[in-house]
Amino acid sequence: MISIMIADDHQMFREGLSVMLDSEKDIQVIDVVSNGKEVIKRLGLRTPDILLLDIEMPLQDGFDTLKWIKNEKIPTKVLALTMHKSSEFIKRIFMSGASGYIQKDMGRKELVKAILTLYKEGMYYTPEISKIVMESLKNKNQKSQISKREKEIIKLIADQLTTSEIAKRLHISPKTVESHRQNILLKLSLKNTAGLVKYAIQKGII
Amino acid sequence: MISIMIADDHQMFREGLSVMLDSEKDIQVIDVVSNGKEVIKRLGLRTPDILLLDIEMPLQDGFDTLKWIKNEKIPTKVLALTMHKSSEFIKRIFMSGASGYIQKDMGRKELVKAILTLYKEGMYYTPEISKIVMESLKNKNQKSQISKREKEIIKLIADQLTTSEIAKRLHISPKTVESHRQNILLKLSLKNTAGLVKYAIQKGII
DNA sequence: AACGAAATAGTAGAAAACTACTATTTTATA
DNA sequence: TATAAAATAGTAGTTTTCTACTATTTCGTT
Repeated sequence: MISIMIADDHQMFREGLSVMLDSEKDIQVIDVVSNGKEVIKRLGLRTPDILLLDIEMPLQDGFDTLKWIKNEKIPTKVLALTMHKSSEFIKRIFMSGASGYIQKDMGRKELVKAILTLYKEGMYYTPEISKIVMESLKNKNQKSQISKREKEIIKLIADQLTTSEIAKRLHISPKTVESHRQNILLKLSLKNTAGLVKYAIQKGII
Repeated sequence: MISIMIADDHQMFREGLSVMLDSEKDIQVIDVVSNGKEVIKRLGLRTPDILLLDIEMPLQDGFDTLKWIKNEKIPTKVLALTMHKSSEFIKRIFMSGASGYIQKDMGRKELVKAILTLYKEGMYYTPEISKIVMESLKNKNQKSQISKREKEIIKLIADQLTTSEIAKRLHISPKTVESHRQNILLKLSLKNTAGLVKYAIQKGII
């Protein structure tokens, strides 16, 4: 019997999943929570074999939760659930300590297979996922991480502030803001503000 | 016994929902599909009492599907499922012919209640929803609808095309594109491209 | 303490976006 | 078939963003 904890911010999703998995003979759902903070609270009480963890959650997202689990050396294996499949996202998930990754739009069969594989072999990923990761490693320039300050500026840009308005708000020179703006576009291989805002929203930076 | 069809693009979600609802004594899930086109195909064969329709779907979204059902005078009542709760979105859903609206992050109890209420009374919405709609009607200037062409242009802007590139793509004058751009900003009370892209993504225009 | 990354700030010029108008043609529909 | 909304296109000037550089200071990590 494999014990499972489910963490997802959408009640309908986590309840549906819970009922579905409980009807599997080898699986028992022992806990269902709605955010990362709760995961941490519950993991202090009992440690399931596997945690199905939605990455995009309010209060405390999946990445922070993963890091905490890694730090505390909790033996629970984490199967990350998400809708994204960008290489950045996937790499971040595994680097944060997940043992498996599955997209939310996979079906019951795949999910059960993922859980069983993860339980038996300690790891789960599809060939597609490993391909994405490998290829991204190949043509990697390493330095594509967006800094804290850059994120701050991205948010203000998306809030419709101009360069000079941002400068005033942050008490820095407009030239500095301009430098950040250019660095961001360069790092993310974007052409303009429109692309920047789209990227930022879709990757969850904002 | 209430017969239900489920339409959602995420396999895991629709399967979980299906198992969950099937375990309810008054409910029977008779069909589960993944996009709007399939809904139309299946509704030609049999008409469930209620269709649980995800609004954000690829191929053909919920709005188009709703309009089709309305046009064809199919007796199936539609309960719209979505994560958004902007007044624009909700109004659009009901105007397109939905008989009920429920957020995806509601729980099993609420969902079952919504289905039963919709079946018995032909309509379902929470007081919160009606409040949002009513208040938006109050301070409404009516003319804030984005046209088809404007949407087309918004999409191209978000794809990082410049005004002149858009003009070439659509075989119109750059001045026309510029006019559209200005009209869009005016209609939506936005200040610049950044705000436009953010708005468009968050309201589901893109 | 040394290193690299991040944050800061500058010059200068080109390109694009924005403001503020007017005005004609096309299209949908009451 | 009027009428309104949408799509088209223009002039003219301003502001903002983008490109392409260089360069110093601050900060976190090894």
